Amino acid sequence: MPRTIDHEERRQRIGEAVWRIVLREGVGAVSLRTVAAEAELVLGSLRHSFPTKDALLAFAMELAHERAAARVGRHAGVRDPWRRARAALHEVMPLDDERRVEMRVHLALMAESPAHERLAELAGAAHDAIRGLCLEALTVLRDAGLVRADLDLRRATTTLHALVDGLALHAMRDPRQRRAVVRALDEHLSSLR
Amino acid sequence: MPRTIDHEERRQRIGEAVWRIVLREGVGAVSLRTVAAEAELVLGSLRHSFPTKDALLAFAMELAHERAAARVGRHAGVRDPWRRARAALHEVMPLDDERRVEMRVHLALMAESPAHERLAELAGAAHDAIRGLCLEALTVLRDAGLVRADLDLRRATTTLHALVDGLALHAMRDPRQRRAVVRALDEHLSSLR
DNA sequence: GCAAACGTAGCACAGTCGTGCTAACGTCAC
DNA sequence: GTGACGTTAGCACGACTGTGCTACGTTTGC
Repeated sequence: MPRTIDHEERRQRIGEAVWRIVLREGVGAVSLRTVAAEAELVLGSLRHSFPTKDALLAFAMELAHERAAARVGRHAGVRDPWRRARAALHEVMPLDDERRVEMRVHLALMAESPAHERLAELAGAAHDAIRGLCLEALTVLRDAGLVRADLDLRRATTTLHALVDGLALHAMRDPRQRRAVVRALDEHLSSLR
Repeated sequence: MPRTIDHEERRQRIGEAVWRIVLREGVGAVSLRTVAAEAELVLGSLRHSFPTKDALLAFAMELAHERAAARVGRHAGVRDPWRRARAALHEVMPLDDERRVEMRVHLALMAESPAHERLAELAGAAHDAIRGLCLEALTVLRDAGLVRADLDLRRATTTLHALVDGLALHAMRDPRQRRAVVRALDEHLSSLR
């Protein structure tokens, strides 16, 4: 066998190279060659991990979702319902640069989804996951008596989900809005008492 | 002089051709040649109206914003404050196919803005315009006594703006959500009484 | 009729793209 | 050592890109 290479680690490094290009120059600048250069790889090596561009783009989006999902999962053990709900929702909003990159990549690749069916699937799955997160947060809060017991969970989820996505959009656009975004979310959750 | 051509009308026709391509195949498929074909023009003619690709993309985004702004302006005369606020906000949400295209184009070109400074400017202006719309709606409602007089307008605007953008995102993704989106907005505005 | 002006058509160039393909390299099992 | 094979390197092709540029038609004012 040849020199032992950690494929998964390399794939992630390549995925992050895609992110950086998307962030810095837009999706239009993503090509196998520019990504290879960004990851300090030769075209041949890159294509060993990702034979086609479609596979590369899909993985870059998947990676962003996985990272976010992993962060959300890390708060599963938090006891206090209020803190748990807040922490989970904060993880899908671009409150630091890491999350900001994920958000931009998600949006940029979503815009390309008409051309790449897999991207549309992934974007849909992410949408559903975030909606699920909102529903779960509201359920937890209701069971803990922290929001009105007669709250229509379905409708409240629709609103919370839209608010989270909208606030995320604004925090992505302007990092200075981060504190205002957190406050707006807190106010909304409080208003459901 | 040669045959008389309505330039503005032609530019708009070309802009709409860009929209259709963005919608159908993503921004990545937008090139001077594909746009010319979509607008049933020859490359040379297209380039008479838009010499460079940057100019073309910027105009396509501008056109979407202008159309939306024009629709919003059409409700300026509505007397009933509640109806006027609702109508204005509805115009920036993709509640029909026309508005849906505008929204997709806006998002797709926003994703390209790292590469094209002008697109970032336009996206920023649109963002501010929608925020202004939200603030105005809330002001009108407050002056009419339809929302709490002690409402913190700044904060309420942040929340309303995020909600509108988030709901817009969801209506764009899935047109079946349109009614739920309208209802969620109504519920939110009602909750400010 | 003539010339000027405007619009259309399209060639040409240098560059980049995705991808098929082959050749060399490095490391392990035996 | 020797063979096997995962990995790296990179050439080559046809297609497509944005843009500079020229030539041609067509219509108008005189």
